[in-house]
Amino acid sequence: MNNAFAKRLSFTSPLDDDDADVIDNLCSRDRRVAAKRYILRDGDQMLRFPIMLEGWAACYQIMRNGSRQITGLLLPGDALYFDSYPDCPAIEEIVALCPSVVAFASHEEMDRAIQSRPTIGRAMRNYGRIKNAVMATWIVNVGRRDALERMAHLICEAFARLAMIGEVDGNSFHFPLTQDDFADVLGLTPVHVNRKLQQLRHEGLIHLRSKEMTIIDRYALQQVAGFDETYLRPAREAPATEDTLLGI
Amino acid sequence: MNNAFAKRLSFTSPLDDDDADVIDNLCSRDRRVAAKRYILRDGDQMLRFPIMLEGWAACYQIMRNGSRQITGLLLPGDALYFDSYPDCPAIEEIVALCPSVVAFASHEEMDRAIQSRPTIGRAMRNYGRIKNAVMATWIVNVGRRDALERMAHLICEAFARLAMIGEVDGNSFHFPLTQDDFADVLGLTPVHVNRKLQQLRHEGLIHLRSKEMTIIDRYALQQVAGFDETYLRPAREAPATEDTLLGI
DNA sequence: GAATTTCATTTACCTATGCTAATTTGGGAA
DNA sequence: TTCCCAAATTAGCATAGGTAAATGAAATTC
Repeated sequence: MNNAFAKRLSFTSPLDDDDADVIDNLCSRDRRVAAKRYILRDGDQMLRFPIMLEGWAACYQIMRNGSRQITGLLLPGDALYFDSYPDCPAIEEIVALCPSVVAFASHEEMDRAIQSRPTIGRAMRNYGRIKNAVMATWIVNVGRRDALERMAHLICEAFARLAMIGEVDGNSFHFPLTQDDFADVLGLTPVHVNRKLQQLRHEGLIHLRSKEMTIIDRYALQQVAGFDETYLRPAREAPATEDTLLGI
Repeated sequence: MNNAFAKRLSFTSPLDDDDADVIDNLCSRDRRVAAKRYILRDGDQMLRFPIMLEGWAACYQIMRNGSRQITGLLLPGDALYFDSYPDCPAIEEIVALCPSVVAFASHEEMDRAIQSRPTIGRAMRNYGRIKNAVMATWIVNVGRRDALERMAHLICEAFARLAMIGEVDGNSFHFPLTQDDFADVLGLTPVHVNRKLQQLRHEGLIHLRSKEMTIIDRYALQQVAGFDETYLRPAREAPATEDTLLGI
């Protein structure tokens, strides 16, 4: 299984080879996107929905004064299915944060995949649930964690999410955010991101250089963050009846 | 159509009487919940999912130091379908903020409703999309809006959401949050909520007394908030113009 | 209707983070 | 290799919002 989306889904609930093939076909129409290029513009009709196959992208909103808030990070294997609707204009923009490969899948094909393959339906439903949990956690981050905790939490989350699709190498992973991007994820200023990044370094928790992040002391980092990975975990093995599939 | 959930869904895409009946049946198992009582506890198995029929509830997380962040407000007609998964433990808690009526619907029945009635499926999908948009907007609120803007934005959002189900009376509506609750929604302290609430009052934008909120100058309030209701709107509507403002 | 609890309000003081602006670093382009 | 530009770093000052503690005003309860 090479397809990142299939890997991501199969992490939430098991997929067989046929499922993986179906997913792979969904992703057949893909495109290379350079860093800083738009994957989706505000107001675009979402006739198709994006699936990240390689690279990172950010979903964001721009304020009147020009400041930006990133509302979600799309890592390899992430898709915008539930956030989009055929013929509905997008209300957020998405940019590639590094050179990426993005598939543009059709809603119809996905709907058909979900309906014809209950395991895919279950996996998608569960994937959607986890995405919601991630968003809720981001609200908690900006609302109630201070800058250091917030930063530590995001690093833990990124690690956990990348680990699901095998994109970590020990405790290291590719982390393409600039400090400006990082600030827009955390709701901070770039200057403050710099300060707190150094604090994490000085405290011996992480190492970050030329977009390569190494978590030196994972336990300590999770302690700082108050990170509990439960929210990212798949559902317990559900009694897989025909009825529990997401038939939308 | 009396069922709040049916009203809410039919706002996102039209439902006929039969659809409404199906929805109504889904809600047959309902329960009265007193203010401050749990609707869902952390770790509960979500064999059923809650639907608000009357009253307000809050979805929240508690931090190590005891502080709380509310990650979503459940208004009449709101449901936790996509955030839940049969047999999966809840990771957030939900409390009633005022005396409420909550239906507990079964996943199986809902799945069947979605499958047998395409209009319900479409409405649910669209409802889920809007809920995601609301969450994203909350991230933007806490991340990039200052206290006053944030507060104004939430009031605008509450008004718009209540208007969808006909729970506003002119520019007034029931607003049961205490200042402590409000603080936990906005990621502020109760003291600061008090300060900013008074500012909104002194500037002649709102009136709030014994849980009754009146928006005195809606346009000005939206200006302060930088509120753009587009994200709450159903799919497939004409592009935003002055007169399509929620049709209110 | 007195007692009690919950909410709202106010004040004074404090700190985490923002803001501005200058300087340095480093990785790619030529 | 050199240059160049985006990114990172540093410093000094400014402020929005936090903290703590006390008081007043409404609701609830008995």
